[in-house]
Amino acid sequence: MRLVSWNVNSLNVRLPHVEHLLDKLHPDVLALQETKLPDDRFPSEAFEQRGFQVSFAGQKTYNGVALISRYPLEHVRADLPGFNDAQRRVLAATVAGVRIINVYVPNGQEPDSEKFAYKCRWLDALLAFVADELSAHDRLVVMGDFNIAPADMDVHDAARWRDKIMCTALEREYFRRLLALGLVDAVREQLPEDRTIYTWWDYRLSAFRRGWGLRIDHVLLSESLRIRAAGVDVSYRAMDRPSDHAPVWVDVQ
Amino acid sequence: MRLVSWNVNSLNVRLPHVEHLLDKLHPDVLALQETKLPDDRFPSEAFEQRGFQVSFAGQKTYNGVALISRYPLEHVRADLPGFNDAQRRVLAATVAGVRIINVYVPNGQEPDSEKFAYKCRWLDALLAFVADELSAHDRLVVMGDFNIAPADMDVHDAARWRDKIMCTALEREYFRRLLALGLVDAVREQLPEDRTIYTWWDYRLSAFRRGWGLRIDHVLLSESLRIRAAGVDVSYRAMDRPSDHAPVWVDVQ
DNA sequence: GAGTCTGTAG
DNA sequence: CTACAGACTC
Repeated sequence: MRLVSWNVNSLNVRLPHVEHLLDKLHPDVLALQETKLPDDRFPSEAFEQRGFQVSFAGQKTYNGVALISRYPLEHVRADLPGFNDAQRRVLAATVAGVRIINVYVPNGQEPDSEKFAYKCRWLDALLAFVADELSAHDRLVVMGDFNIAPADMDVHDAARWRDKIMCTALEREYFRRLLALGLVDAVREQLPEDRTIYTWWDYRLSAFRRGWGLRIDHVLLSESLRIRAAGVDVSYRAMDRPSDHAPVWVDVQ
Repeated sequence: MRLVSWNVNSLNVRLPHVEHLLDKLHPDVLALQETKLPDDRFPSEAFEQRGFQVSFAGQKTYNGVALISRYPLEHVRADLPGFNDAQRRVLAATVAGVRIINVYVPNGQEPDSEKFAYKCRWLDALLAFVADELSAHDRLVVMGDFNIAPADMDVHDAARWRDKIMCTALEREYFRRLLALGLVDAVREQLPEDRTIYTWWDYRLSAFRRGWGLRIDHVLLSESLRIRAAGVDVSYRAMDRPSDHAPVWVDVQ
């Protein structure tokens, strides 16, 4: 089973890129973040024509998540329990016996800001939700845009990013607590320890051309799922009108 | 000598179309309207690379006129005498002994509006300017977007447009007074009397596809200039991302 | 309907 | 730098 996660930064603009990905990577489950589309504008037909099922939780200009799946999407939920919020940032569904949780973690803007506090509260609620889901689902995946670079290894220039958003000790602590629930960071697990790999490059300052990336998109697997291969398809960041994120893929058994 | 006038509705967006026109129509003088560019963003190099001289009077979001010429642009002026106005709507220059006046006449919004009154005042000032220039220049051209359809013949549906902006008796009277100074409407002169031809089609309601056009862009020639041929190149209205106007061309001797 | 600006977000 | 909304103009 191939899992792919991609922050598309507007599905409206990126639909051709996503269709290209379906043809190239043949995902069984594709988790999208930042669709930026209200539900009545979601391009379901594009996916259904290709034999996929779709589920989405969208809003107008911001956020928005979707699941595209070759198999039925069951027990769908689009919120974090006990976290009252209009922002569409989570979408969970069961696919072929695997519980999939698609997340678009808040960016946080900068440490000390109200948005950073919101990010922390959101992650608290996510931790509780994932812990709860793990108690019910042996086979479980949390994937998406976490807006957290788990270690200095995941940042092109750790000194420059120290204590910056996505790299603070507090955010990394949240990421560790997530793994401590019994999850494995598939890409990090699969690649050699000294191999740097990034999933996001700022649009500004020609960050991609200069190799200024961060690894902030992740696929986390419960221990009963075996990883066969994993990677990041950087070619999508090099295309015309690209998203600022590249898709992450994992083959599981 | 080939003269071309085109309202490009943003030179920023339409530069590729304009370059295409230079290669296809080989104008000696190209008058552009609605460049919508401040002078520090005018793409002079694109024209100079091809051996043209440029002169422009631009502003930020609205209006803006330019002259692109194979021959030197002399005695340039970018205002109407006695008409104090920040809007960049006129650019006059002498090219190879021919006085060229490039105009972007105000649209006027709707009759009775303050903008219509402005259009009339602007046309008063234009009449005085052209009369004055004619006394000094035997060979003279006034070309541009006049925002006036001179006769019912120049409107796809005269009944529907009666007393609408661009078709009011008052605006047509201004146009007649301009001709009465000693100018000839080159395209009307050159084409058979019963031949309809348009230069502008609204972006809305698929006006171009339906043939709902108006002839509001004109090239007016003093009587000492002989017309050899004239026309409207409608193909530019059918291109991708078109301007809502098509270019008008006239060959003079 | 297409364009540009300002403002917001990442 | 890219994307969107909302206001403006034509």
